[in-house]
Amino acid sequence: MAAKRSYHHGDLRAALIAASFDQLADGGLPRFSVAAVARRLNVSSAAPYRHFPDRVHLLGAVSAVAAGDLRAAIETAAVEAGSDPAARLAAAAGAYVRYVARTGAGFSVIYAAELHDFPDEARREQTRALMTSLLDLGTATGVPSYQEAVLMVEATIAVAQGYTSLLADGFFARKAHSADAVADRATQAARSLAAPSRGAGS
Amino acid sequence: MAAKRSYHHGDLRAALIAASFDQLADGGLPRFSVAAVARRLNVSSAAPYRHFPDRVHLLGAVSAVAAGDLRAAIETAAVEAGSDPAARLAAAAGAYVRYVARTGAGFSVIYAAELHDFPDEARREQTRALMTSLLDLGTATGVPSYQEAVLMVEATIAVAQGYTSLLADGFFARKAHSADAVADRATQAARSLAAPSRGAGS
DNA sequence: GTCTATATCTAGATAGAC
DNA sequence: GTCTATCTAGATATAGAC
Repeated sequence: MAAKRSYHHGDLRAALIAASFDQLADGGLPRFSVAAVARRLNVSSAAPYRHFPDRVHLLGAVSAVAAGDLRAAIETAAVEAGSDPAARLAAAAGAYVRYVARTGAGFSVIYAAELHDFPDEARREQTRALMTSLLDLGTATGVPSYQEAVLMVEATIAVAQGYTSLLADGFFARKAHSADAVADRATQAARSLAAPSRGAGS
Repeated sequence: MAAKRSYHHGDLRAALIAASFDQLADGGLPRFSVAAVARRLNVSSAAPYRHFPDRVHLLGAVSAVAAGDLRAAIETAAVEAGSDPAARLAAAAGAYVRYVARTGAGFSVIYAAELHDFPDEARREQTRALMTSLLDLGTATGVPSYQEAVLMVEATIAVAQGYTSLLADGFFARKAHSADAVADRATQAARSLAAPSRGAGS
């Protein structure tokens, strides 16, 4: 039956956050529970409450880490994409799909409605930095106004989130598409968003 | 206090499906439960089980209805969009956002992983017809191959699903965007996917 | 055809032992 | 710092009354 629970961890707080990512990657937000995370670590269901007062605070900590990691992944992808601003923004879409496929923690977790009434300054900082990175990529494309940059970033995020949702919901299951293949399609679709009637010049 | 439960319905089966849509629109799939649906109708929590053997069968029935309604909404939007094939496909994205914002039942419900092992022929029929409608819109755009039509339809669905997810997750909350405004953006973004600035399948 | 009542399960959260 | 034990609440599902 259940593995024995003689497990005393050195840094359970960090382990809980890491296990939360695994849990999210496995079953998504719907199946996320403090009890399930505790089970993953072979600790009692009460142990997490020594480190987080409740479920929302654990999710909030995960959200902050995810926002920071996602921002780093996007920055890296932009660097690898080269110098074309539109390609750099599109690469963010691909990085988003890869990150969420791997960790299960995308915008639906980072900006989860459950966390809206939850004023965690550290988390606010991370989410703000993430949005700033994205908006910087958007304004760099040379659209005529900030407003249009916002719209383009939103569209890029929407494409990435859309492919991510379809992947997570098993829409691509039959064809057995890998996360990387889907991420490449997201990048390509995002790239074509930037190139319609009004070009970026060059 | 709970309203009294003296309610005998004429067609509880249909009422359960309708109430399921309300429940999905309110709390999404995560908060969907047979008990919550029964509460909405002021019937006992046991009543639904006279009409559906279990939760999955209720969801399956909802899925079939949603697929049919969604297909009708997409067809109508295509007609209203006129004769340009790319505009007709893009209009499907807008119709999708509007339909899911209103009903809560999008692809994540229609193709919910919970239903994969659930062989309901009526539902299969509806979902197949929905995909056929979308693929017809895709092939009509005159892309050089069927494979590219599939990719373009997938991208269009992804855009629509992405805006839908962001809307449902409260991403647009602060700006208080209406569902119609978001649907218009989805339409516009989907429209730019079809722009031949860069070969979609190079 | 719908009700009441109930058995079982899982999750969130707390108290107190070690 | 983590455990066992326990309480509460809500969900699925079944049995049997009316």
